[in-house]
Amino acid sequence: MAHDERRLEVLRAIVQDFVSTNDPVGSRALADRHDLGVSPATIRNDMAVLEEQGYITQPHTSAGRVPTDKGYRLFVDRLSAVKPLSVAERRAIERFLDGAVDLHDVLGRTVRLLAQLTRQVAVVQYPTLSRSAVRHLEVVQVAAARLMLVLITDTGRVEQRVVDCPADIDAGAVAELRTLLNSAFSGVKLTDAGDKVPDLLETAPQHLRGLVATVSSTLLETLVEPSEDRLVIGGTANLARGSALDFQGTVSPLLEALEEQVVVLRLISEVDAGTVLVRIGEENDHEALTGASLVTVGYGSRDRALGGLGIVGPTRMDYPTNMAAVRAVARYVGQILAES
Amino acid sequence: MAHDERRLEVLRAIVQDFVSTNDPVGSRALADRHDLGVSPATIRNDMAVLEEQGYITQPHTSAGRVPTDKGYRLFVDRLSAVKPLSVAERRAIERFLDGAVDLHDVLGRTVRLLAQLTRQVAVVQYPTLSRSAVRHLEVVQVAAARLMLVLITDTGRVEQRVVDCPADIDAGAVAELRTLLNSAFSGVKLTDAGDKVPDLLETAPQHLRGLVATVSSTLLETLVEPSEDRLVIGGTANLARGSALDFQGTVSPLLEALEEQVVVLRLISEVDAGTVLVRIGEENDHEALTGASLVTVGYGSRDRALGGLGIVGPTRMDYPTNMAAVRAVARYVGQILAES
DNA sequence: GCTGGCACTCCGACCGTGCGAGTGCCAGCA
DNA sequence: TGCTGGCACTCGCACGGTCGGAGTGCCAGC
Repeated sequence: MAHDERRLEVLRAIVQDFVSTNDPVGSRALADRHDLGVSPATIRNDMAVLEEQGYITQPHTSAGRVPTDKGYRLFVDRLSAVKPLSVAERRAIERFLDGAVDLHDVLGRTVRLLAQLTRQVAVVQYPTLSRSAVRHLEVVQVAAARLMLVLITDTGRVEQRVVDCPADIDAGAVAELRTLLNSAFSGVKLTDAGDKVPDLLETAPQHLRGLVATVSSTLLETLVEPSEDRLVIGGTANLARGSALDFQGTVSPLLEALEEQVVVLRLISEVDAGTVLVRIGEENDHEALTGASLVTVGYGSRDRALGGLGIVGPTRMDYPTNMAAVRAVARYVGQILAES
Repeated sequence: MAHDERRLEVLRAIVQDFVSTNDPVGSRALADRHDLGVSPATIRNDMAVLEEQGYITQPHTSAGRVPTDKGYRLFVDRLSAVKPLSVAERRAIERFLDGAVDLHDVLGRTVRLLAQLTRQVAVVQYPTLSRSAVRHLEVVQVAAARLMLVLITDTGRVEQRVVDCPADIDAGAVAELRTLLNSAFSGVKLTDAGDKVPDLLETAPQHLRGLVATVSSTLLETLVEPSEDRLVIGGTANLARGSALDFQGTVSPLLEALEEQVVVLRLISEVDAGTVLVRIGEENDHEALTGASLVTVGYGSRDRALGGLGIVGPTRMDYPTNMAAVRAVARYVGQILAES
């Protein structure tokens, strides 16, 4: 029916205007700024219906309309096309990420880039250990009876643990241990590594058994524990800047949630590469996030998502543009990490 | 003269009251809450003098007085004793920092702890590379013609760089290179390491020369470049919480400066271990920081500061308590890092 | 089913007032 | 000489009332 068609068009216009002006939008303004081909009065009728259906709402009786979370959802799902980035933007992304010297640097640049591009808070997850494999295991003797284990993953992450040993260790044993560990674990996925530790204990040469036993518990912890999944956050100044109004005055619960990391981490890791995921306002379980929207996507190669990245902002955000930015940045990051 | 004595006492009372209430403090309130032994009228005279000297000011004609930066400075220098932490607090610090698994974890916990203790933004610098020495250099072959250098410092920092080589490398050469590098650099301070590279080129066995040459430029960069000094920041929610008033409405310039890192980094690295440094408001050159105060101190052993840590907050902060917290945390962190 | 017109609602800006907190000054007193 | 109580004055701010404008819902007409 042509009615429904136009009503959706009205909703789209409302979302667009509200996002750009931050003012509740009235029927006259809509008719002026968009070519809807009908008069304000007709728009008013459509708006009444949209309100009844829960897509928009009015803050006060005689104010204009504002999209609800449900309205944004419909907009994102059916009314918007992901806006392609300009050539200049693409080039900026490339320039910005080029020349990064290590993983830390790549992710640091990524988060700054994303924050700058979207003017929102940007969040980037380190490549999950659980999806990485061992590239190299290094054993360094830092004291007579103390070793440092260094794990280097194929995604470039480096994790370290210090192990205290009951007795002094000689350098030869350290070298043997290193060889042993690497031949056992090199190329093994971290999720599978746990199972290999018992084997290792049995097959290790007699004189290394003790050492291996001591080291293995720490090893297990380093290899298997996927807990320590890190997050880089940037662009928090964007929160404080304009959005004070969007978050009923105070942004501090949101900042706290971001620093807490665990909540965002859970949300951001539920992604797969290529599909941009949008969570709007109340769709987020966590209380501090009910006023916010998340736009996330996985990065990595097509068949393997290394981690997630995305942005956090007010529900009143420019979804098409932000989705495009998030997707583009993720693609470049995936590319760069694949190369290194 | 007893006059001056009392006037300073009045200043101290003003600072204390203003810090705890955030209201300009008047002569009556002062007389009520403090045992100054004189009447409000007398206090008013003292206040007039203090104002003339620039230690306090009144926002409007008929409001109470508020300390100026100069007033805080005097307070910090002469009117306050660093408040010792309670036993509970000391124990909390210990508990909080214990059980950290690696450097990243230690600093992460430190920044959270400091933020929680002071209710301000906390800042912790990674141990400066320029003051660290090489503990171990690891060379990992990640592809036929690509090596990864991993530097482990005696302070537990791990830095990595990828090196592209013009030709494929065989595993034996990698092992030799590793031995060569470690015998050359182990225990060498990073500041001295640069000078050793040319030596290394000359003394290296013939068949390794090419490889060493390729690697050395990256090595130099990793070893010498002190640029990449990292910063961990936490507790930004504390900024958004109460301090909106303290920073004339918006905290976003401050947040931006914090994310920029470079400014804060410069300030925080000008410290030596043990002496708490306080910078108040206008004393900070950088514009975004003129409304803020920094309390910083170096951490590390007595004779060697590894890096700095501290807090950033409104000039209206509880200096004695915060100075105590910063100092105590730095001491514990130094201890922990010395052990590992 | 769309449109123009109209009455109605209600928020928010504006303004004027009064109160209270705080000051500066002065005369008196130890 | 220095402290004190008293007093007149200033000024910001909270309060309350008013007004205008934007926006709506509804209705009659096309």
